[in-house]
Amino acid sequence: MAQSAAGNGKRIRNGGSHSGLSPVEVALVEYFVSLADLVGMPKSVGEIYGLLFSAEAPLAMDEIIARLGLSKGSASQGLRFLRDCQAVRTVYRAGDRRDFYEPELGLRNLAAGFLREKIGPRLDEGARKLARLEKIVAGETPNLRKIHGNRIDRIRTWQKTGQRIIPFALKFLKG
Amino acid sequence: MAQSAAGNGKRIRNGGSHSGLSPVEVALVEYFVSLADLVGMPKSVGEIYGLLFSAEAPLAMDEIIARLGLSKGSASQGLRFLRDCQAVRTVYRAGDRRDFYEPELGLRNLAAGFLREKIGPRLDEGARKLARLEKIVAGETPNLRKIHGNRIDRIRTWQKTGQRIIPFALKFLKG
DNA sequence: CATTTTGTTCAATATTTTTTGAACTTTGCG
DNA sequence: CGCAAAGTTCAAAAAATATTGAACAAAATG
Repeated sequence: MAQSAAGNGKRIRNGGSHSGLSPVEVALVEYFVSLADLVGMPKSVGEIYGLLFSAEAPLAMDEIIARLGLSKGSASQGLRFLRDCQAVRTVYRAGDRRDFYEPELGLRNLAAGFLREKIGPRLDEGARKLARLEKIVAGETPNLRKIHGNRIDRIRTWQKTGQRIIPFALKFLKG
Repeated sequence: MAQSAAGNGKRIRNGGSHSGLSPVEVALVEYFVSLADLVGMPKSVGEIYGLLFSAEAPLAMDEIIARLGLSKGSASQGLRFLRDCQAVRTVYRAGDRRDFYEPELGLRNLAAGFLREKIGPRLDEGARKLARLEKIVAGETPNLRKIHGNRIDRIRTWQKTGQRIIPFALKFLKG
């Protein structure tokens, strides 16, 4: 059992919620917690990514649990989500059964994963709702159809603009 | 009291949650509710905007309350938020004390208001957190400083890219 | 200026979302 | 295989968020 934990500097050991983390780690975790909140993800996901981001070496789930003081369940689910988004990668370590995690640092990859996992499905759902809407309007009297058709065209224009903007933004992040 | 309500077509009058709305109105409200959810706003805000979007004529708050079946409080707060974002405008009607509301339909204006009200403040907060972080790192030993400085530079790069992308995206929405 | 209509505020309540932890599954090892 | 370590799942509890409605304030009306 030679897992020792990536030893960076002095740790704080008070009773606070981030005991065992250095001041920089605390500040980084906080930063990513507020970022997670901004994009509508649970705090625990921000905490995990923040810890991995500040760590010198990849961490295993039990280390993450110990250092952040969260439950196995949250850690497992949070890591799964981050893996799904490719915001973290697993790293294999000889002679250790555990999976070790390291963060993806490329903004483009982070954004792409997030868009794919979180935004994409919602956009698809929106497209389905719009299709349903169009069907309802098509079944109306000519008079109503004209009025409602106008508004629906507006949404369709929005949808198209949105679809064009995404690959564009990603390309922007490339360089 | 000649407010009569913008009379578009047949209404459904069942006991459902959107009684008093036509099928198209229901579908549009649903569309905007899911959009509201996507961007992290309360359902009621999506309902209100959706109703105004589907309405032929501007609506007053009491009409919104009656047709969506929500409380005065929600309606008042929701309309305030939409007004702050300039997602709705008030329209004056001679001989009527109430404010009437109509929706902003331009995607660019909608996005700009949302960014200003919802995203901007968060980004500012992020910038403050980053500054605090840099101060902490500056006070560390040279050894630690080197390690942490690296990661912080990475965030700073992200921040800069993000700042460049926003006006760019808005310009994209212009056309 | 008293009254009524319109709109706001905010503490209490309801709803939704997140977290927990114990039971369960899977995997590697001798 | 049998055991132990690693990781997942999900129902229940906790925390966060949104909604309600009654009390309040502002503004027009007569």
